[in-house]
Amino acid sequence: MRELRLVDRRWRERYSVQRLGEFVARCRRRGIAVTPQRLAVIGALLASENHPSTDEICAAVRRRHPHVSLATVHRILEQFCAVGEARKVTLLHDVARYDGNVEPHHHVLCVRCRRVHDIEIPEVDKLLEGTPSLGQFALLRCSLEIDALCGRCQRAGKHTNVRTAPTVRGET
Amino acid sequence: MRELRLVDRRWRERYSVQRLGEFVARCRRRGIAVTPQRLAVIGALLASENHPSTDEICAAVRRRHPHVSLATVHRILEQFCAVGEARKVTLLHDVARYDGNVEPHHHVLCVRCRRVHDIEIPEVDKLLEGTPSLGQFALLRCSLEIDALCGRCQRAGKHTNVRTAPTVRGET
DNA sequence: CTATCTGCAAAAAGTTTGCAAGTGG
DNA sequence: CCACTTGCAAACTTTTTGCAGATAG
Repeated sequence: MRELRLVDRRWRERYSVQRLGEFVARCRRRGIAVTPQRLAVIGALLASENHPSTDEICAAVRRRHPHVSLATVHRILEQFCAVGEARKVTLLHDVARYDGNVEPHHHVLCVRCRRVHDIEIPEVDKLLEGTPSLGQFALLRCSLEIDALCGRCQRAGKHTNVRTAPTVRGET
Repeated sequence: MRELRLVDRRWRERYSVQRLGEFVARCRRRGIAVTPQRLAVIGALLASENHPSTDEICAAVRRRHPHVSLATVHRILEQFCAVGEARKVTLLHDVARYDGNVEPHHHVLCVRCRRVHDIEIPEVDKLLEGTPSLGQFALLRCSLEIDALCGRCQRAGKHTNVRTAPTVRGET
């Protein structure tokens, strides 16, 4: 586990150029229209090094297309995630959730019903022990999020669209 | 990396009892008042296996104290996190954020200004290769979030209270 | 007794949606 | 042309805040 290294700017730049180059082709293939708005959004997203929020993307886009609406940016970003053109960093984003377990541990998350289960992985905890800092960052702690499908949701298939856990409120 | 194992119910129960037992003492030591609301919130939090939202905690609390306000539950939970009595699972929660890099990678997050930097850790990517499922969960992918302090925020100290990144909008 | 805490209601902040008008292919 | 997109404004959802009254220590 030596050699932790931040992804550097150069790599990101090359990556962006490449992704941008094939963007139109991928859209055509998937049958989604190539609009100026979408081009501007993917451009801003790839140009940013800061994992931007909808607001930030919108601000960047508006420098060239001042008329673009925030709602549109929301729609486009969610669509991009749906077709694998982007990734939402904040998966469990809609509501704040808390954990009474303050020991170091990690999480298995059902991406469909959003239930979260604790898991211990000492190997991962040890990962940072020899690495107090990384580039400009002083490391504090880490937490592995494992995206998964829980048993219930595997059986349920893709029909039912659940955004909130099949509330088992009796349990708390 | 054999032996991935979910934290089991038994462990959680023992842990809860222990934490609950020392809760009052810890509050006294920290000089924060022990109110029925706080006792109810810590109780509900520790009893839940589901990493509950404010709403869920509030619902649980209200079964015994029907008058308790949602705003109070919010305040209490945030305070618990501040004093290490709980942990917010959804750290980057306030706004949705997107990433144009769809390759497998991980994130270093400044807990103060909330800037996020990409990092590649193949060891972690490999972690799940031999483990297609865990208990009831079918594993899909994983992402390590490393909490850190960026250079700027280390220098800035704790005075200035930043919740949003020191916006470098020129960059996008 | 007093600094802290809580409930309520109103304000903020972020996201989603309905609909009429616009446009890519 | 026409189905898909977009802008706008309104609706929603979640979280925060101001303030008067309650309460822990």
